[in-house]
Amino acid sequence: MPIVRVALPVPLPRLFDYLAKDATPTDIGRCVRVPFGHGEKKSGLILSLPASTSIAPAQLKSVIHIQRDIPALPSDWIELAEFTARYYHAPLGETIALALPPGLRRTKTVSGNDPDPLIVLTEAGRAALIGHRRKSQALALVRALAARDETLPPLRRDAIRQFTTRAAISSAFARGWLAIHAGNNEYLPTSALPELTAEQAEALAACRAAPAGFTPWLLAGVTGSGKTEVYLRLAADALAMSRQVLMLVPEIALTPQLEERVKTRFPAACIVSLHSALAEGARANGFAQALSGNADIVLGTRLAVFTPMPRLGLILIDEEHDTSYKQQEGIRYSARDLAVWRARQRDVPILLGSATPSLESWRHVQREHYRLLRLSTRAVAAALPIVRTLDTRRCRLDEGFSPLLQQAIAKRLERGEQSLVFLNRRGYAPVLSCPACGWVSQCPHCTANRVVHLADQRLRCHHCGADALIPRACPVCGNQDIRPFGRGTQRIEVRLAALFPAARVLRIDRDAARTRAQWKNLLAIITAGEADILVGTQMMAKGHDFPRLTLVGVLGADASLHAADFRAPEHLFQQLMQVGGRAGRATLPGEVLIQTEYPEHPLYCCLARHDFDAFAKMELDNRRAAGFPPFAHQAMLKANAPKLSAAVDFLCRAREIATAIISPEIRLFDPVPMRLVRLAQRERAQLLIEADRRSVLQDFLARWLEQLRTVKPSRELRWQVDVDPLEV
DNA sequence: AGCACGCCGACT
DNA sequence: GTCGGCGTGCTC
Repeated sequence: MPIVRVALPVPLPRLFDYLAKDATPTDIGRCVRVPFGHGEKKSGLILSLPASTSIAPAQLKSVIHIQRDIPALPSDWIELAEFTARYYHAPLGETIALALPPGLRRTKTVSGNDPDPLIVLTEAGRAALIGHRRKSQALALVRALAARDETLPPLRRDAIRQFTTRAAISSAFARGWLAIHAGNNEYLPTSALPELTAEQAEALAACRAAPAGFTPWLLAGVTGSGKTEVYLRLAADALAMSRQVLMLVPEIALTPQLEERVKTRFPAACIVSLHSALAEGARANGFAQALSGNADIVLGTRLAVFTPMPRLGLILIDEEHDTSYKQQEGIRYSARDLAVWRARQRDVPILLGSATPSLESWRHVQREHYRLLRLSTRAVAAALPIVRTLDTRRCRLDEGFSPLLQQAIAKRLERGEQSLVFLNRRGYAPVLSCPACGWVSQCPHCTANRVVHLADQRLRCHHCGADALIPRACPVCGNQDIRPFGRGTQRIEVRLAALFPAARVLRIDRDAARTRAQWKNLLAIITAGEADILVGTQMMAKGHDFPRLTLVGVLGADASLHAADFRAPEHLFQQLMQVGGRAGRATLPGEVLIQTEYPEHPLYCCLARHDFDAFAKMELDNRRAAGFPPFAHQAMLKANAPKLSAAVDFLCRAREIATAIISPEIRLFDPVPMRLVRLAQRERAQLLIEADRRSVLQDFLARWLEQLRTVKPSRELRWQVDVDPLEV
């Protein structure tokens, strides 16, 4: 009787063997339903058919059902899951549960057929591409389409050509014969593509000239330089060769424009969009479409990195520096890093794009692991915005506004242009406090203050969501004169409305754009020119073009200038560059004014010169001197419990175990309470581990965590490991 | 993670 | 006399 080895969604670092009377090796990669424990049933994935098992025969149970309606997950997909589990030190069963959409076993699909891909072009200027069909089928199809479209010249068999090399496809493109798409019966005439800038053309030429196979590219392109157009051209190349494209974006909900653009460019392609907000069925369906080879383009957030793609030909990572590619709970994977691994595994090119690359990626360029492509001029605007600092030490601020910033806004109002005031703090004020007794609006569950939300009269903790009505008087001493301190977007909005009574002020933050519908509505108002002054958090910074926006005023940037996190300057630079890029697209010149007490700070100086290279060099020098990533590799052991002492005790115990197996190349730090010690009624501490070489760190972690899993801490304690943590 | 088994306090 | 607390141990 065959035995199947199954990965199950349990937090145990092992697999489970079952009997399966009709199982064959073709069932490897298939979903399976099995009995588990005391009368429970679970769904898992078959990973192998071992010849024998060490489990006693009496203990072996039989599978309930092998799901054969869906194609099996291919071996490269299983390898990706195995790598993820190994690298992030998570149980394989849990990793597979993370990578598989929850509703998959209820999905049915037609199984994928994959005869040789075929590319067909008709007469010059008129072209069709039909993938996955035999030549005779393709001919019949093109004829049928031609009959429907009178503008198409009559077809002869010899008018149809098959292209098999990349060079031939490229030349067909260059001559304007648009090869359209692989996968369904659509036919479209050639449509006009936007003209490329010299730099775009150069970048594309470099990619196309590279030998096929794995090449990681870093596309460093200033905001508005047309990175997306490069993505789309490369995607078209891949589609023309009947290959699938995986495109990752930080947050799909924030970028409906991109999704539209991809759909418009490839109207006949099967485009699947995948993100966590999707209903279970839709997500499973998209996954199955990709798995069967039916989907041509998978556009998704970090979870989409696990989409099986049998014809994968290209991976695109937009805004590769964005931290939302790193999962921040459970299995803390980086979709960007996994995507690079996957590109190598599948031997396909990968393009990482950003105006402000992560220093990790930038370092890869320096070490010639990645190849650099640059777009330094804007495709859609005359020039980069002028960036200046406003010295707030020398002026009196009105609710945070310097006179110069007020004047600049007034000038835009006169000219009928839009201004954006950027402040990365939502709410009315970060704290409510009683001047008489010193009471502050502390969160009962967290080491944080509850934020005043005046618009809906609530005090809200931004960490745990704790929410209460704003008290009329101090809850401790009864003083009625309690006051909000500090400023958030709501307060700025109120002040702007008072300063500029004739202006239409619009606030854009997570509170104002809670749903996708609200967000789209706000975008529509801005685009229609029905707002004069925008107040926004980093939501505003993400890729949107507002043609009449010519001024960006930045408030409160200094706060992250001296933050404890060594990545704070990098993130500040990225954020300011991104939000500054909102100013002056189209034909109107843009201006960025940064209010600061450190107008000479090198970060701002680099920003004013639009000099990412100089900033990166400076920051990498700092990192090298301090021994921080990317010059060291880190992992963080995190523990939380109701009492901090329990978390620290566990980490101390873990540290003792570590010292017994440590190698001299490993640097083991002391357990420390986290900066936000208490979160949602749990107190947290962490222990940092560092090594110069990744493999050394990985080997150590494997040995250490194996032992750590055998210690039984108190029931209330939770722990986890974060490989390549973003926050230290 | 679930879920059962298993021994000690206040209740119909 | 039982319902139920969560400690411990197991899951092919």
